Amino acid sequence: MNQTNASIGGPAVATAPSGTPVAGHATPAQSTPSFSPLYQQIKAFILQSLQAGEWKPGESIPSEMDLATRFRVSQGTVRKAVDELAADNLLVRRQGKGTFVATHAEVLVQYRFLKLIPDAGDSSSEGPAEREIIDCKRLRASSDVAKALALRAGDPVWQVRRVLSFAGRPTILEDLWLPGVPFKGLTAERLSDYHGPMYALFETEFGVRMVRATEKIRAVLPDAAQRLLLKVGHDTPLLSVERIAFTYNDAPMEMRRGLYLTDTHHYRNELN
Amino acid sequence: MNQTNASIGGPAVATAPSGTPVAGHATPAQSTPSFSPLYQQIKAFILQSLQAGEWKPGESIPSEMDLATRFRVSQGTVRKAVDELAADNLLVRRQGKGTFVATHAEVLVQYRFLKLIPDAGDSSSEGPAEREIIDCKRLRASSDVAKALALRAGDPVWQVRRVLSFAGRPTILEDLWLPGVPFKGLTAERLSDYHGPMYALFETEFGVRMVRATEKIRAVLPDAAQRLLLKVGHDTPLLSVERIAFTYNDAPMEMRRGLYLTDTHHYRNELN
DNA sequence: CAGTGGTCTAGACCACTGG
DNA sequence: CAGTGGTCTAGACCACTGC
Repeated sequence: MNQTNASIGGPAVATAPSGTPVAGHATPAQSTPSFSPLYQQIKAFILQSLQAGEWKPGESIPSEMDLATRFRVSQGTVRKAVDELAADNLLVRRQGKGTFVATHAEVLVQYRFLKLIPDAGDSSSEGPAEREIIDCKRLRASSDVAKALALRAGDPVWQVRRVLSFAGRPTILEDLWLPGVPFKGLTAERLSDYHGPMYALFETEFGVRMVRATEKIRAVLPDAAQRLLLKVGHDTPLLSVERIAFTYNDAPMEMRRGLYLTDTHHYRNELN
Repeated sequence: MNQTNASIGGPAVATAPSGTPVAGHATPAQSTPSFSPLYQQIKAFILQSLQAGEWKPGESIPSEMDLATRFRVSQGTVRKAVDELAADNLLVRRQGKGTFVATHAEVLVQYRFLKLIPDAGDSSSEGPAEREIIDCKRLRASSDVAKALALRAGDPVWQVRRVLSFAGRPTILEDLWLPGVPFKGLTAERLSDYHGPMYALFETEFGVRMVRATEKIRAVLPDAAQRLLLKVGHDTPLLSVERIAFTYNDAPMEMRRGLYLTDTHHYRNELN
């Protein structure tokens, strides 16, 4: 069977999960516009399942053969779909074991989004940061925050402020805003008590997995409150890192503003 | 023919270009340690040809079928090799036309390594930057520069200083160091006269293609000389962006230190 | 029209994991 | 050992480009 832009699902596809794109199979007259390759449709289906939480972070997804028979497609086609999702860091392949939903809870990919590393030595040499939650309160979204989180101004949001220290030295001051609804029940205690990356907590406690993020970086001088928390003078320049993190459907789920002290650390970036 | 870790090249491969990895073919006794998949070997070969300048930036490389027959391998195997190189931005595929060596001279990928963009409007709205070469001189590498460029201290290097302005406003001050040998014949005039990205000039004039780079970012305050060139006060924090750019074989070919004014622009980064 | 990359198949064997 | 992902093949047809 070759392709002439068929669709997965189609007739007699009892085992295919719900929500599968359907259309004629086996060389349907190509009159209909805007077809997409089978592997793209499979990719979309997997994405949808991830979004719906059918396969949770850390769990394995069905095997390639399994998916191939479900979609009445060859293994290679499923493979290409999974390959691309793995390249996007949404899935992780493990030979001999299976394909797993990526998670921030794994040691190897922890702090994947934190690019501040010590000037000398590898980033693991200094060990994990000491964390202190300064504040965690519920308030109404300002227009800035609302815009960033795709909410309406006045919608409930959480605001968290915390300081990260390395070797007892305050180095990062972060303010972050989270939409109220998905993060219902957030408290300073839950944040303090959890040991591990904050994004891992979001996954396990609130079912929110951060998939990608964008950052806007500037150089700034600290105001009085910031100087106090970071214990620096008024002429210490800081890196301002404004991040918006997105979950599966490209829905913004966090806005974060970090101030980084860069006298002993630097923000590392790889250009490709 | 299936694989049991054969090698490309092998017997009777007259058309295969020079330097092809060679070993037994068709299921060689797998006693030898450390085999690599065929597609990896092909990838390595292509990489080597790029490095050697056999296919220049902008030119097309042989077709998949061509490479497949050369290496006595199926099209799919070549495909996987090319796919990965395209994912690394070393090659660009164009359906119906061929596969091309990536170049900084293309409009679409120009300024791929410049992440400073205006706060409002898209990055193309402000048009290209006005460039002024402040200085271009030959000197001996300091230990810092030597280390970054994998040279010995005292080896000849070029040092270039320039200012980029947007809408008449000085915004970027860059110092960059280039190894003396590959960039023999560099002058301030050649830099000034060229219209287009500097990395495009490096490709066409010196045969050096920058493939990837790493950046270390800090917040700093300018010294007197820097304040003058950027026309800012002593309390204006700046982004310090220290870049090392690499050519094909991961050989460092440029060290650059940029100072970015971030009151109307910001450094944009995508986290995946 | 021929030539290119893009999608897809069916089947093979390899390498790795775990029971 | 069975099950998983990883590599490879030979051949098919599609979509796009340019002559």
